[in-house]
Amino acid sequence: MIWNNMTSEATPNPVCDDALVGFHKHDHKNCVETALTTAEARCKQEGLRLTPVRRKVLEMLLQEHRALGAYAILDALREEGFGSQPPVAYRALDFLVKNGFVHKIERLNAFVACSHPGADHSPAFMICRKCDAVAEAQSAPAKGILGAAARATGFEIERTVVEAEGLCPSCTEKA
Amino acid sequence: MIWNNMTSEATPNPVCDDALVGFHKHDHKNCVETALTTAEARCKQEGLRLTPVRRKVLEMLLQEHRALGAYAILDALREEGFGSQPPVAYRALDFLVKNGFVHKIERLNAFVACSHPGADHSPAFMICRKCDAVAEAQSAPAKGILGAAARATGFEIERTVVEAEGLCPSCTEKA
DNA sequence: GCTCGCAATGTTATACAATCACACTGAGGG
DNA sequence: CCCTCAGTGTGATTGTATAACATTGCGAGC
Ligand SMILES: [Zn+2]
Ligand SMILES: [Zn+2]
Ligand SMILES: [Zn+2]
Ligand SMILES: [Zn+2]
Repeated sequence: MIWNNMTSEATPNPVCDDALVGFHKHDHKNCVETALTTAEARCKQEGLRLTPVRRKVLEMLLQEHRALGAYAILDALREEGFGSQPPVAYRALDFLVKNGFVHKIERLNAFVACSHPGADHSPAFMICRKCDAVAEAQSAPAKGILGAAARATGFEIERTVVEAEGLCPSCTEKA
Repeated sequence: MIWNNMTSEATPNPVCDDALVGFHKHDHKNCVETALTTAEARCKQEGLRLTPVRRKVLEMLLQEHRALGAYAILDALREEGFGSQPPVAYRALDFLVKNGFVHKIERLNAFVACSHPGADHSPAFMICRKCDAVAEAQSAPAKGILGAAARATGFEIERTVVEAEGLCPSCTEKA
């Protein structure tokens, strides 16, 4: 997981910059804790309730630093003594997605912790088809050809899904 | 289904241009037959086998002119006397997607006939959250912010998913 | 003709993803 | 104290996708 959290530009409040420094393993424990603390603060500030289940799911996604399916999350919840039926995981994920702590990767039907939560952004993702690593970047939906087509036809864009599939740097090297 | 097959630019071999003319209902029977004939020709030319099941699935998607789930397709296949187990539909869809006759809409887990098959293109879609209409436009993956981020990090883009969700013109009017 | 290889299809079963329906709890607010 | 309501736990169900294996049908070569 060498190339996570890369972004093309400086972005507000990146969760884990150390990940950029290549093979140098970053202080991930600290990175997770910082993100959790920040999330707690933001929830308190905005009157959101980061309950134990939700907090656990977010912690897990931050920990893994890659996309996890709902049932993988569910398994982990079971092991931690939480409820183990699908709705438990999906409700927590709904909350986290709605409030921008987590994104859904449509291509994988899986979820990943946001790399710069708090910022109002339209995420774009790069997904390695070989090692399943996922990196978050920014997209600009209204600009570009799609925006032009939307304006031309009167379509009102509310949300965009932008996901690129391919080979990450380290998998490219191996090939 | 007023605004289907719109594209921001002229494109090669559009399946059904009439759809552009607003409320004027186009000659859909002819539009489907033309697309099927073209597909058959291209398959013959490239040594692909447009078998009965595959042909039927393509015909259905052209007919509907919107995104259909795999099991909706499966139901129709059953009624036509084809096999009715999931793999029957999925194999046909795999073939059609691989050869560019059909696209998958990741956001909907559904499939839609390509608006300009034969052209080597990266599709982008506009999906109305109210009436489920889907329109195909072109995207330019390598250009724009995502392409820049990819180049910056050494990610090799092989395929892109670009899907915008929002309100189509006619649903916007009603609101 | 016969058999081999191969692609497509059929069938069973199962894994993975998402939602519905309902009961229970526990923290506020009258 | 009771009520409300958001969050949670649980069972059941529906939808999406694949695994694994048997069968069919057709052309190439013997
Ligand atoms: Zn990290
Ligand atoms: Zn990789
Ligand atoms: Zn048409
Ligand atoms: Zn609409």
